Formats: sequence, C-alpha cells, structure tokens
Amino acid sequence: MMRARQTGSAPSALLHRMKRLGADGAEAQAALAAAITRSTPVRIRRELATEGRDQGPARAIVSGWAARVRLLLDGRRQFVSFLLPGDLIGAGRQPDPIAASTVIAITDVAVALLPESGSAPGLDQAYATSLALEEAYLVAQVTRLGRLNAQERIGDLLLELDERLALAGLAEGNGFAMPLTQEMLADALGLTPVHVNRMLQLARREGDIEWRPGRVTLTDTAALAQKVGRVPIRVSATLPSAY
Amino acid sequence: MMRARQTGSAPSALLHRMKRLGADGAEAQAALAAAITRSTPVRIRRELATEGRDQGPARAIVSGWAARVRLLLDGRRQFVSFLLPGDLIGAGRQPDPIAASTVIAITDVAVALLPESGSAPGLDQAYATSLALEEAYLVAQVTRLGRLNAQERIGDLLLELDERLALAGLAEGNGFAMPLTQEMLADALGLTPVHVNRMLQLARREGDIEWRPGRVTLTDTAALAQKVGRVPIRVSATLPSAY
DNA sequence: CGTATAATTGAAACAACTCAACACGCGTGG
DNA sequence: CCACGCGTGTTGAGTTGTTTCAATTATACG
Repeated sequence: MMRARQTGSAPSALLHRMKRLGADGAEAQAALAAAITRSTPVRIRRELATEGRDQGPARAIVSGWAARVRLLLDGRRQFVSFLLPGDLIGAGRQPDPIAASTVIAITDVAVALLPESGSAPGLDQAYATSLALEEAYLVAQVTRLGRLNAQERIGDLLLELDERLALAGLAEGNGFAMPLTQEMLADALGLTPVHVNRMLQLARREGDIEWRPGRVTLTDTAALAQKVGRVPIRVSATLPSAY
Repeated sequence: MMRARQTGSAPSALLHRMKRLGADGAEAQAALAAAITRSTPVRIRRELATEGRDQGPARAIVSGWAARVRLLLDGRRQFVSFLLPGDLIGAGRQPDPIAASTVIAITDVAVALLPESGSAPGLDQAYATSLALEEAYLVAQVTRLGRLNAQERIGDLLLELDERLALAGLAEGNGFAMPLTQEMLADALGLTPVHVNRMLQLARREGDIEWRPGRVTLTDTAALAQKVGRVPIRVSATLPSAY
C-alpha cells in the first residue's frame, strides 16, 4: 500500500503550469527547463521546509506530491494544502522568509531551484499568479473546513486536485493517480480516518467516485461539482478559466 | 447593539504597521501618509471587493474592520479572515487580478489607495511581508478550523486578533474594541451562533475572557495561549517576533 | 510466508447542531 | 415619550454527524 513512486512527471508539469500562468516566452521556458535538469530528488517523508525555520530559496515541485503540514503540540496534525507537480514553494518576495508551515514529501519528489525573479520576461508574472492561486486555494480550504460536511469536503477536495492536476497538464481523463492514504485525507479535511473511510464508501455507493488505493476516478465531475456546490477558482482575468 | 462606529484609528494603524513591516523610511512613510489623507469612507455592510469580479487597485484599511467572506449557494457563509486597520487588500502583483473572495465592511471603514509599488524604498518589502503574513494567518485559520475544538477556536482567534491589533499599534492593555457579533464569530469559526454563545459563556466562567458586546478582555493572554496551544506567527527573520 | 501499513467494520459516547422560545437594549416613528 | 420592531444575546430539549476505541480484514513488500 505504501507507494514510494513519484506520481506524474510527464513532459514536464512545471513547464506546462508556468506557461499557463504567463511564463510562456521561449526565454522563460528555457530557464525553467534548465532548472529542471538540475533538479534534486527528495525521498518520501523527508521535509522540504520546516515551520519556524528559514524558508530557503524559491523552489518548484517537478514531480511527485508534497504537503504543507502543521503539527500541534499534542500530536494533532493538519494538512494545510497539497503541493502538486508544477507548484511553487517559497515564491514570496519578502526578505529572510521563515516557513509558516512544514513541507513534507508525500511521495518521492523532484525539486528544482527556481530561476531568479526578473531573469526572464513573464517569469515574475507567473510567480505572482502562482502565489495568488495558492492563496485562492487556501481560501477554498478554509471554506471547505468551515462550512462543508464530511461528504462535501471529500468531493470538493477531489475536484480541486483534479482541477489543479489539469492545470499542470496531468489530466488523465476523468481520474488521476492518487498517493494519499485515507489517513492523510482525514488530516487534510479535519476528519478522522474512520469517518473518511465511511464517507468514501458512501460516495462509491452513490456512484460519485471510484477508489482503488493509489487511484481515484471521478465518474462525473460536473455532477459532483453541482452536488457539493463547488465553483471553479479564478484569480486572473487574462487566464483561461478551465481550472 | 449595532455599532456602526469605526474601531481603532489612532495616530495611524497603517503607518504603524507598514513601518513594522519594513516601510520605515521617511519617503515611504510620507507616501503612505499622503495616501491616508486621500482615503475614502466605506459604510458598514458595503462591499470593498466582490468575489469573481475585478479586484481593483491595491488598497489598505486605514480604520475600521472588514472581512473576507465566501458565500455558498445555499446561503451558508464563511468568514475567511478579518481585515484590521493597517491590513492591505489586493497587494498581490499579478496582472488583471480577480478577487477570490468578497470583502465586506464590518464597521464603517476608511480605505486608502496604496502608493505604487516601487515608489519609495522599503515599500515593496512591506507589501511582500504583508502578503506573507496574510498567508500565514490563512494557514492558522485552516488549522483552527481543521483541528481545534470550539473552545480552542474561540480562544485562538481572540489571541490572533489581539496579536494583529498590537502589530498595528492598537493594543489597549489586555483587551480591545470588538465589533464582531457572536454570529460573525460563528461564521468565522465554522460553528453555529448558539454554540459560540455557550462556549463564550464557558470561557467567561473559567475566567479566560471578559465579554461585553463591543469589547473583549483577555484576562491572561499567556495562559490562554498555553491553554489553546497557540504559537505566535512569524514570517521574517528580520522582523520583531512580538506579534 | 511474515510483517507492516492501510482499509474496513461495529458499538457506544460525545461535541456540536437544530429548533424554538424568550430577554434585552436601542433607535425610531407615531 | 412611549410602543414597537429589530438585531443580538441567552436558554432548554432533543437530534445528528462525527469521534472514539478496539478489533478484523485486505494488501503490499521483502
């Protein structure tokens, strides 16, 4: 059940996503491609950043999944967000940044140092838009936890993951490779693993999803979106609204 | 019970906060002061931004409180965050930004247009740090909703408000003017107003807080922080850790 | 095979919700 | 100046969604 494999690498999720976010010039793409060739592997369960410590240089997930996590003193754990291929880490521009949360590799991951801000046209715009997207998804996570019930939370999160993987060019029809265990899902959704299990079964019985460990299929994304009341996320008027 | 008054204006929360975030040069302060003189009033309950619509130019709350809110289709409401005096709106740098959430005035509010990015040294740094802080508080809100129980959520949020007001120079000993109703608190904490009411009473009985409509007193912030397991938020190594 | 990790099930307990009624302060208009 | 209405806070009783605990079954992997 423990899959240490990377999930989704493809032509390159990072190139794909950054292009969609505005880094579509040849120069920017070349700089990113160069960064990717120099990317370093990070093993599953290793930390990419530590809460309260130096954030380090701006980086990107080239392949694999990671998660932003906060640990409470008594052992409770909250997954704040998931980092998918093409997502950025620490792309903010303030000096001496400190990580607000720990980032941990959920699968084996490849990480690249991001080209310097300003080193190619379009790059800064893509960084800024990525940051705005990140914040928009945080807002979505807040409403998910604050106002959705267990069933809705699960459906909504799966739709978000699908949406974001599509942005990175990792759409695979109506489902995707899914390295999260039910326990991780629980820690992301503010639920217990037991309850996540029961609600997943319910969703399966109702035909909303298929679930094999390691892979989810969303039977009908539009219907599911309607069912959980999800609206797609947009942060820029000039960006396609597909995600 | 309806207090339409502004809460907290003082010498100027915006100047105070931006100075603490790195805009401490005379030029930056002068630019901000000029912006403040040109600030416009916004009435309670009016919107400062609308989800899905153009975000508009970067602005700051000069006085009063606002909130970032998301409305679900069936009427459920989630307060994503509160905007206090000195907080920024739409300080991201991506082009054609779209608001990810509606911003609504909780009290009468004064709003100033922010000086252009790059128009004075230190300004951009303060903007970036403010953005990072905003994200850190979003992360805090996620853990609050995901992993804290009702009692802890209330204590934790009150401590955060205290912390942030202090950053804006609006600390008033051990309490502060509090324009939020219990219903708003409920919508921020993912609870029902009834339950918030009961938990507030509990907190009062246990001596953690005093509550008069319009004003909260935190009897012993350190003890309360310990009780709810709260750790103060930091985003920059060069910034004072006081908040 | 044997061991570890993940998924599943059942029963009982609990935190938080719902519904409905009531109290209170305050501004407003008659 | 009083009556009324409205937003807010408070209370009680019953219900429900989610948790807890503990045990069992599947699945991967060496």
